[in-house]
Amino acid sequence: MPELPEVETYRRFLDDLILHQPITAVEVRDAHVLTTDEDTLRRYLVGRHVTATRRLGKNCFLELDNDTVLALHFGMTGDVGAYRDDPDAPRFTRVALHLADGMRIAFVDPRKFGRIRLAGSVAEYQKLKKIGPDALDITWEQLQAALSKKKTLLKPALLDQRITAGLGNWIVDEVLFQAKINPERLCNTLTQKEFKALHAAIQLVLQTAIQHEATYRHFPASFLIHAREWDDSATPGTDKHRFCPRHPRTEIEKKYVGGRATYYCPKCQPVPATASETPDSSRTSG
DNA sequence: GTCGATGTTAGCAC
DNA sequence: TGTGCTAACATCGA
Repeated sequence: MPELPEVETYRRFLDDLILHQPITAVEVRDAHVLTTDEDTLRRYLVGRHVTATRRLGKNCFLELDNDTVLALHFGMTGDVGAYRDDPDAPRFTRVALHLADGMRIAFVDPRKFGRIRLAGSVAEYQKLKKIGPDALDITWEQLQAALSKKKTLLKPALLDQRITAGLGNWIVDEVLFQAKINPERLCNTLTQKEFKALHAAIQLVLQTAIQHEATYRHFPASFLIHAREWDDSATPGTDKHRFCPRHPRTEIEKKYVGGRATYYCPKCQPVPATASETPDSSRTSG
């Protein structure tokens, strides 16, 4: 589930457990998630300790006391855990850091799309991976500057970590719903007012998600997230979650935009009128 | 057995 | 160079 709010939650979890604890061992259960080879990792980590944790977009960093950082990317299914005894290691633990106080920090990732690597600094990693400004830090002017010259569909552009970092598939849908903008709008057709609404929606969605530690079912009823199939907050046996929070009789639609499953309200987020579109003025009369 | 999945990146066609 | 689409990664769970 790791988008920005989840990764921020992971970072806080790690911050509570790992700071200033000497690392006594690096346990690699599946080297597939390593981008830095196992021996190098051990050489730089064992005997060191973490001085600070940081986050940029969906990446989490552990800053070490030897001018290096351990960069964690959680892929689609990455998570963190803590345990003390081997049998208690979470299922799908791929790598574990053993700490001097006996705690073990697990990098958990069933699908193994996550990656762990060593870097010189957060800035170096950011440059290497071409990561843009964090979605919580970007200003509306920056957002407008980055998007207004692009001719692409809006949703894929917002998922592009080079434009702004941290937005993932469900968050973009939520942001566009809150901003009342159709995911298939072209970036260069947005008005200044819409860029401001987009920016405000990014702040709202991310702050709300972090506040609830990314637990979807606790999100406000005004959020689109409850329409996603994997949401289980709707009362069993009801179809409540299928409808728009603002239009109780309008069903949320699902389609693929840029190859990604996309949920939106056809009423709140109307498709922009274009020359090719069939004129239809009777729809609003109901 | 089939299908889809929260992310990222390479490859290809235009 | 910019854009869009698809597949691939590895695996789980519905």
